[in-house]
Amino acid sequence: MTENKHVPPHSRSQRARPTMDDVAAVAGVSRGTVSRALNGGHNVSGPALEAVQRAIRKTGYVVNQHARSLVTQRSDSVAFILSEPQDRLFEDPNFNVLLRGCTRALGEHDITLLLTVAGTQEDRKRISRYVTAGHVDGALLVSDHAGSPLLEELKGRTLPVVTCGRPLGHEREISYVAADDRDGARQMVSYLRSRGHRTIATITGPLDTSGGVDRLAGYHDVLGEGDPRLVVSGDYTQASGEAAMEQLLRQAPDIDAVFVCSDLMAAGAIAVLRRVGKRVPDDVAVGGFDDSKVALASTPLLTTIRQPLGRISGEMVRLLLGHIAGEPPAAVILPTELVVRDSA
Amino acid sequence: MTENKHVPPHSRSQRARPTMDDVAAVAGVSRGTVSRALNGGHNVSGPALEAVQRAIRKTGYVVNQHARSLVTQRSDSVAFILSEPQDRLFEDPNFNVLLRGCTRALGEHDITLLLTVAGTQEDRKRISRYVTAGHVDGALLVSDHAGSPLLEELKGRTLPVVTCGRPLGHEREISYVAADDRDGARQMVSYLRSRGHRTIATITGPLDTSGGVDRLAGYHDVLGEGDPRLVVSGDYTQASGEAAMEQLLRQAPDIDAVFVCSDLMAAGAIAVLRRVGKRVPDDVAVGGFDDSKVALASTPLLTTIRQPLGRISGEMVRLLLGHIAGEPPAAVILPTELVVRDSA
DNA sequence: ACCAAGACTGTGAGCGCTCACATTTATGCC
DNA sequence: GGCATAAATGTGAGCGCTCACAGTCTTGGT
Repeated sequence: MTENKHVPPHSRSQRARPTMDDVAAVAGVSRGTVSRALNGGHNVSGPALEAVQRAIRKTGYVVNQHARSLVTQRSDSVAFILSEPQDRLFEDPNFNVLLRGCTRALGEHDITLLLTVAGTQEDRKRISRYVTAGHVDGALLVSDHAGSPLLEELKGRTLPVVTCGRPLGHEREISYVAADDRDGARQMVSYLRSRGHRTIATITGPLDTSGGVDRLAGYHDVLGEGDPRLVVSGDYTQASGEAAMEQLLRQAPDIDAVFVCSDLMAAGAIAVLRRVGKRVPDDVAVGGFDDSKVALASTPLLTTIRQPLGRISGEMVRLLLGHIAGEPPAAVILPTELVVRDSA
Repeated sequence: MTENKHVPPHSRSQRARPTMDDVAAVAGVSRGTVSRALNGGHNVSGPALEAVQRAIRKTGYVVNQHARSLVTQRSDSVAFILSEPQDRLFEDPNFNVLLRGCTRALGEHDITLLLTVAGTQEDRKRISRYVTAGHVDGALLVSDHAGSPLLEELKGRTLPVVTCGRPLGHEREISYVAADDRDGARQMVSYLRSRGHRTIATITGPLDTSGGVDRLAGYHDVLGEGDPRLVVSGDYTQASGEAAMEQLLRQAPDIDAVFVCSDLMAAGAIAVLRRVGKRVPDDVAVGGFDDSKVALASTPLLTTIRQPLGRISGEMVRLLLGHIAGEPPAAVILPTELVVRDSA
């Protein structure tokens, strides 16, 4: 007859990982003491703590996060969800800065940041499932367009979420931190006008994002309704900036200034202006937005609006952690600042 | 006297999430049936399945991944670990392509990819802890330098790992997929020589990566030991390509061709050559490596070696999944191909 | 010497799920 | 109609941890 009583109920391919009980046995203490030693070491005697640490080293023990999370209901990680085609991540330097800031701020609380790129519809579904299944304690949502199914989904699940930029249509329910886009736009357009420019065009961001609509609103705040031919939309990429500038030149050849809602698009616009023989800023002044590193890489140096990206990421993390701890949603608006350089 | 027997043992801040038992109760079936309905629906009758789905919708049930993972020992996610300063991720287009390929390949198996950037030493420690704690089923390790503590750590933990590029010093123990760097280098250098160039220099990658040493080895395969002043190292960035080219020009002004081990560095080298008034390819021919999008953005169009990045990511995923399923480590070397354009 | 207060330790229950097995019910075949 | 077989269901154990609680062992004040 075959001996089968010792077959493990769930056979594993690898040799079994040591558990807390193994450590406890080696250390000659109980499971509870090992657990306490692992979690701050309060109420554990010196010798016991040492024995446990030795045993951990000897057995090569690593905590099983799933077991821990099952009882604590925490995973000590949050998702950084980029709801954009992946290329944007690599083209737009803002994401880079934001990501770095969030990683660092989270790191101070010993929380791991998981970057997920939700480019396709299918990705979005998988990620939504992933984060709502308890894998993460919260989510940082970046660059989400109005009407995105992702936000709807997350909102219904009581998962703490903080967005970067105003979540159009959900300002009341979910936390966000944003730069004061509208005021920044006002500053730039006022500056342009104060320098004597009369025909000021604008290349906006996508109008289903807060950055898009708010900066355009700031433009109109200063200039009134104005000529609709002076307003063209882009999607923040350099290529779209070029296309928009070309269209602007076709529609209104007499413009003497243009407020471009991202530095990257501004770089595209400047390239087009140079191509058609217009001097910047002499013939056409160009103002950007972001103060990213492309503002310093452009010739002439870009006059732009500084977004405090470092503070934004810090506030996003603070808000998210607060939210996870049970605080109600909140919004933070951070001031923007005009940086005058050579392009305007 | 106070009534306290019904206080939940672990009080939660949110209202409790529904569990499978709740769903089972609503659907009028048992927990087991709900579980089966969730996992493929085998051996579940039509009416039962429908009842379960209705109950799930009604209760808003979402599976608790930690509980599931605790028993299955699987998390259905893998980490994509970039062991580089974060900027590299944004500068080097190869990462972009690789990441997209892996995401897609993994997606076909319904596995989520988690991107982690291990820029600092501290990040590395946290990530190492994270992945070994069972959060992920395996790891894709990209651009890891020889002697990296991360690889050592992961290797000791029996976590399935696949690296991109030969893991110097660990070729036997851990899986990897790499392009045939050495042969690619041979192809390029042979081509350069066949076109009549006599003084062929090279700008290598970091010599603690397989790409660095193997491409240099290919160079020597064709040219023999050669003049050490014709060899300068970079770190794959454009800036390092410029610096290396300048040094080369100083050390050996008579070079008539240079094999640059990445397209990005080649772009830097071309910029320097143009700056000093040398024509490409007439005065100095330039060969790149990667066939990334910068090869097509450069003027003149870059003659380069194509790495099959799409296949590389596909093979990495295949190997990793095999590894997770219990297969032994394996290595895959993919052929490279000379792409002749205008720069050489 | 005695007892209260504190420090430390061990124990059992239970987090929410899956899986093997036992059990019930439906189906096919002679 | 009876029986083997398969399909569908329910049940209990257990994944590896944390947490509350109940003990045990020190102390020190009187």
